Amino acid sequence: MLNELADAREAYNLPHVQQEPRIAAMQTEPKPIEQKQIEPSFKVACSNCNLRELCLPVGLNTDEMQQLDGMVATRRKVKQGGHLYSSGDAFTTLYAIRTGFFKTCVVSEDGREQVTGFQMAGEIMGLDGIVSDKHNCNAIALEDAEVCVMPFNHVEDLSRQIPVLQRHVHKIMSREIVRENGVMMLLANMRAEERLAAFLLNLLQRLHARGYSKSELILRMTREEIGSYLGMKLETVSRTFSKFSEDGIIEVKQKNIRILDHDKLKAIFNASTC
Amino acid sequence: MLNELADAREAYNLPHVQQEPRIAAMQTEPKPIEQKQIEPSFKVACSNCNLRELCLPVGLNTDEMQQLDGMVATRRKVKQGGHLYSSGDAFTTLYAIRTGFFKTCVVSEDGREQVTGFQMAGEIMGLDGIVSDKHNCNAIALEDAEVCVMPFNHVEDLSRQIPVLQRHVHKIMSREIVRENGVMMLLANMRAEERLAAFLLNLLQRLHARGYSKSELILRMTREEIGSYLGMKLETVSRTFSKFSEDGIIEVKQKNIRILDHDKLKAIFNASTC
DNA sequence: CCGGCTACTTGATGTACATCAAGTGAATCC
DNA sequence: GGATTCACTTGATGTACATCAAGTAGCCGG
Repeated sequence: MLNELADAREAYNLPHVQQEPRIAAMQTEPKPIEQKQIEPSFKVACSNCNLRELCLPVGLNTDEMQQLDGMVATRRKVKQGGHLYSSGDAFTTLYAIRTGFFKTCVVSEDGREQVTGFQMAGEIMGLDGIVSDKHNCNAIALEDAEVCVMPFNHVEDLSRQIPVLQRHVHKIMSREIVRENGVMMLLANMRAEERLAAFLLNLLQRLHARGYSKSELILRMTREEIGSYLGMKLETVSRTFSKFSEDGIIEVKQKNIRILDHDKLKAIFNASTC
Repeated sequence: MLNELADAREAYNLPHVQQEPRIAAMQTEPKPIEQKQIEPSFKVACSNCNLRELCLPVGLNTDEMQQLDGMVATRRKVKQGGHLYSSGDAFTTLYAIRTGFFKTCVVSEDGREQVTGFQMAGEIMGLDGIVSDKHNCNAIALEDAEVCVMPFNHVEDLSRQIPVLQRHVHKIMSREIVRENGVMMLLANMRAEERLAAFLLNLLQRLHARGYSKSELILRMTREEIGSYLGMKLETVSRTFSKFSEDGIIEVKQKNIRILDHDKLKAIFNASTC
């Protein structure tokens, strides 16, 4: 059930992406790379994009690929801390993350905030807005980011013409439903150590699918945001990191995490017995 | 954020369904009505279905409606306790519930079960299967039920021809994503009383949208299933019911619940303060 | 370089809920 | 119709995590 957490490749239905040092560097580099301005002459085009294996269906012919190039209306940059969209905003477009890292969170009437997910390059944001034509959560950049803006009408038009794209859109939404099922399991049934192990493994796998190391990662979010996502307090997150560190499973240096014993982490994630 | 829990009409984007005594009776009747066999001559047809306002988009012309009549390949009955589908089954079709009540649940490797939702008439099941072409959870009937079988290929074909249907399918999936966001908030942030209040209010609203009373309901699931869904143990569910009962908020007689003070229930749901 | 801030860590104490255990009451089955 | 079972209730006790509190470390602006 938590396959999604246990095998990113299957869950995300991705081909293995070859290691791309330029991208890989971004994760280990403390500062986000300064995004060079896109010259007006250089048209935004999915067919050229090195992330297309993450965003787009595989098996498109060149004709269809050309049609798809029109899907992205424009790109948009969001500064760290900035909102890509906010709860209540009119929904008109989906977004594909090109660079950067986001969180989505819902806020209850009485002000409690719940982080519902963390999103990285190649992932699609905004699906929550479809049902009521307005966004249902806040999407906030955790580092300087750039997204592809895909007007939803346009996505739907193209979906009607390209069945492979139609299926792809459905899969993306279904994947999100299945992911959230996994999170529900995590929140309802797991103890703190299992939750944090699951969280780390999930991040590692998704980063690995993007060409990053399997044994190292930089957390883009605070302990509090991790805690919100995992249903625990920031102190407990901190203590659990310390515990893992004492047990020689990981090495924690601020937001830099090095995985020393991947198997033990998996064992904790699977363990119901203490 | 928990608007979904607080206002079923908005969340489900439904027109008010007029009270239908025949259906309403089903909720208060302990035994499910014996389903009369459909004569071969009586073709399954969405256009005749009294639940179409729940399943289908509004604003279809008669032409489109006729096309849609082909969407449901057949109907299928499921006995109480029976599986509509199981985790791992090949995914080929979606299901629309005609009568009865279901739960969906995921099971982790170590056997822990997590109820991810309860579904009632007019709701669509099976969306979890799209992403990987196999089902990702178990769908189990909590009472004798009948569903409309809608081959997904067929749904996609029709979606390409009928934009209103396409949008509708997208909304249904988005609604599920938003619902699960609400459950995440509930599991991560709320205390037992708030959870149960939210659960009851949500059930009441969905039942109300189907013509049932706002002040009475029959729980189709056990305390344990409620507990699993809400991330608490059955004893805690039971105690919380007793507490509500002592406080004069509800009257509990087995699975029959009568709401005595709807406002107080809402207040508990909203309260962060104790 | 210093002062203040934010993010994090670590310890002491409290508590909501889980767990364990022993009922009760309605439904089912020979 | 009495025995069995299952779902539920209620009480006593335990515990994982929250809360409260007091630090420390890295970072930013001046």
